[in-house]
Amino acid sequence: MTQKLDTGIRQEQIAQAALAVVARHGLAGLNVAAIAKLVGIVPSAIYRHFGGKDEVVEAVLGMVRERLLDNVRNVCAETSDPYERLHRLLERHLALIRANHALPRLVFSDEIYNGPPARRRMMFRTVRAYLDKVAGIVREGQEAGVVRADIEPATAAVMFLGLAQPAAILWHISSGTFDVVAHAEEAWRLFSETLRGA
Amino acid sequence: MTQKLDTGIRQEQIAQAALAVVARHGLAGLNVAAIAKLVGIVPSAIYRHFGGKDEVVEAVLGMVRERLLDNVRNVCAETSDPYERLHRLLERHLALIRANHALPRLVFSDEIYNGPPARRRMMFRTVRAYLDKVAGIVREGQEAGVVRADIEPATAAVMFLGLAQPAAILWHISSGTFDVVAHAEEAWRLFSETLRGA
DNA sequence: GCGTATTGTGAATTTACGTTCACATAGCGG
DNA sequence: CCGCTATGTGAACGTAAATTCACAATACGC
Repeated sequence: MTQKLDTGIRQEQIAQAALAVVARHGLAGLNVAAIAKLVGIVPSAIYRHFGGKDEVVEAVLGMVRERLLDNVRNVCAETSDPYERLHRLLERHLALIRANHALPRLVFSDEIYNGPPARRRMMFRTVRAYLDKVAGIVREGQEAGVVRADIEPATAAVMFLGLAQPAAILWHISSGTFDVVAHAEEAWRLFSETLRGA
Repeated sequence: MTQKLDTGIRQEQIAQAALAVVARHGLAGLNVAAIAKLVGIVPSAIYRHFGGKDEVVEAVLGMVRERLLDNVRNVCAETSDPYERLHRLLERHLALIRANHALPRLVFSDEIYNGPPARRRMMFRTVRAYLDKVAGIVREGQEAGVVRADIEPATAAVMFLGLAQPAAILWHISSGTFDVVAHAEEAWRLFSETLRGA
């Protein structure tokens, strides 16, 4: 029989396995059989550690949330220059997407919207938290006088997402053909020019 | 019994009904029962006109493709000023998304990636066709000397998508709370400034 | 009007999953 | 070493959804 492990450990393993499955097959392709196989246990064993598939999905969304916000925290800790912060954040966001193929699909996934309302609300809070932090970086830049003052920080934050989002789609849809990094660099150049003003 | 109609008519009705279902529940929530109910026939009748659900999905993707490209064609026919063209295209793109709630989710949908490879390729062709046309508008602007010459038209096209895409996500995820139009106007102002150059 | 191909119907079938359950077993406190 | 509780297992169950099929009814060519 498989080694018996503590529920805490198993929950961690299951959540990570689930994230891996989502990364390969999307949230729609997430099934307990696949998770169990990755963990090395039998499907029904999942229910010893989670109330059901929904709870596993919650855990996955929590992990994604943490990874996204970690990126923001890290770049903020590393430098105080707003441009350097945003530039690095963009790089890491794209790295996260590349490493975790389905991440952008997650935000859009039908399961988020068709599932329990609490799930959509949590996703909304996550995205808004991310946007708020980006907007905060922009606002600090304005207060320091290095970013144009006539730009709404919230708008800039959404536009910042817009640098990565469509590129991620294209990369996905083109099976990796589209050069995300090259586009991001060029787009960043233009976007940062805009923030700096004439 | 329900009135009998020609296969051509029924295919049209079914495709439109399917699009309506996708608009409300996403591609994952698309089921033949719902389509049949909207059309006013019984589920099994669908199979008189389509080989299966997959073919219906193909038809839906075809409709979406047409609507997207129609927008481009229309704005190009209406005016020749590149800024006016892009501005109107942005407006209509957002209108399309608002009218058809799930359109942005469609591009990202797991079913596109997990389904038959031909489906992803078709979606890729659609997006690239759209991008090519936008890039063409930008290039014309450069040739006319009204758009900065040191911008790659392809990059500008992807960035243009980035004006609408994240806003659409937010609108969706916030259940309509987020003000897409206001954001788009502000984002367009900044983006068009960037294209114009100093 | 008549017959035939086409289209609509309801029931049955199949498949894929999530979930439950009775039972087995491992690890831990005594 | 004993026994109890937590964990793992395989089989079974329920459900939802796609698809098939035998049969019925409609519309169209003659």
